[in-house]
Amino acid sequence: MSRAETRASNVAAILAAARTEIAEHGSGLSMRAVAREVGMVSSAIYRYFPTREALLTAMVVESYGNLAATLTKAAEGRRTRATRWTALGEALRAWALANPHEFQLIYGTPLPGYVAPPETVPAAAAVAAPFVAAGATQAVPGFGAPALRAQMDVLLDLADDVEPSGAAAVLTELGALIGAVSLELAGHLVGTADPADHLFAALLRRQVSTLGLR
Amino acid sequence: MSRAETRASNVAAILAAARTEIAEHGSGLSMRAVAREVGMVSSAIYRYFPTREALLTAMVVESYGNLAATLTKAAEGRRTRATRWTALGEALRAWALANPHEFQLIYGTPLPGYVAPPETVPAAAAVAAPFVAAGATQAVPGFGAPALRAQMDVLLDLADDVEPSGAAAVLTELGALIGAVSLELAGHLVGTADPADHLFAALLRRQVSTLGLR
DNA sequence: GCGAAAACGAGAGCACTGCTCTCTTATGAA
DNA sequence: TTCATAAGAGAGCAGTGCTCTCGTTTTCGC
Repeated sequence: MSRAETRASNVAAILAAARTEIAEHGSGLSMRAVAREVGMVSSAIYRYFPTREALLTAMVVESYGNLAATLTKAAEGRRTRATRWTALGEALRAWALANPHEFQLIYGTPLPGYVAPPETVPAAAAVAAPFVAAGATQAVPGFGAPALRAQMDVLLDLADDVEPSGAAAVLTELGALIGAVSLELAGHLVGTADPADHLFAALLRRQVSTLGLR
Repeated sequence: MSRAETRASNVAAILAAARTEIAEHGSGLSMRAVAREVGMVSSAIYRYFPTREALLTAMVVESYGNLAATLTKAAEGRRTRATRWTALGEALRAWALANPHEFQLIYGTPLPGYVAPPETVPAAAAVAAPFVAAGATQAVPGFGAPALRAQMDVLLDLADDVEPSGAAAVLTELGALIGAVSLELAGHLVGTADPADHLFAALLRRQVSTLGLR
């Protein structure tokens, strides 16, 4: 194996090990544990990721990609915007329940002192894009304030036929989905809407109606 | 000072120190740093809180209380349910922006291996209560599925005249608020709806309409 | 093909962490 | 006054992120 090849495979091995680590022990990822799992001495890891934060950033980008791919696949073949939106919402929840730590990595508490590096921005946009495409084509009453419309400029390129007020509404509905999933994952719904299937289904119906996807 | 008094004041001092610690360095709270701040040796802290997790739990309960008090005060004197709901939503966001780390402590990523101890449940209910009282008196179409209504039993005692489907809707709207604030705090809205004042105002208008508070 | 340069792995070490244990002193009830 | 208990201090253990140094290996310019 050439130098570049071994490097690439080592990077992949480290990321894979970090993934299984985080799946077991949550976001308290230990560089030394990762090193042990790939059979390296701890200092060797730093040849590939200069800092723990760099490793986490790489994982964040990877997770955004996984989620975006899952969403895109879920939306395929749905004819109406309503069914597409519903499929996207269900896929988001299913992915989060299947990969809770990755979801938390993306949408959970930012690590102390962590500021999202630029490379995560397009990855995050890829997640938002299918929702915007499915839900932001209609104007949504109440979201048409000029100052708000103006802020939606960046989102207009994410899909065709994006209506600014619709984009703003989609943003809040995306927040609603992420909020609902976060509450469920954190156990805040235990004692009430747990399991949250019915609640989530009702939420999606409400969103379809709010966004005018009927 | 009697023994019990010094103990109480020490507990308070530790909690206060932990608060300023968390406000500066985020949720990566260090027991030793807290000890330094209160002028104790690190091992002495463990006379008051047997574990880091116990300290964090106490802070969670305290933060729930602070938030609940803020919300209750914000709702006072609002005549209509619509203005009360709006005031509650704005107060929630304002509190979160003013105390981001405390908000994350409550609604952010659960710490690895952390399971919410029973004493946090009533504290969490105190936060939900004013929202339920303001928003869950009307039936909300789409949230009336029998299985969902049945899950809302516990919420019926939080206020008078609670309609189960309304309670379910309030739960999702509370999730929407928390989701929106979380996105804002985590910087996910940078580049689009940042600052999020307009988006949040539109969200609250939509919620008032969805919940039938007009 | 050879020598310099870069990349790499290993190990020791630093300052920090949560937590435990032991020792000494202060307190309050009997 | 006696004596169990609570409290504080300090040392210590195993773990952490990260740095530095030291050989070894691979790559690249000449």
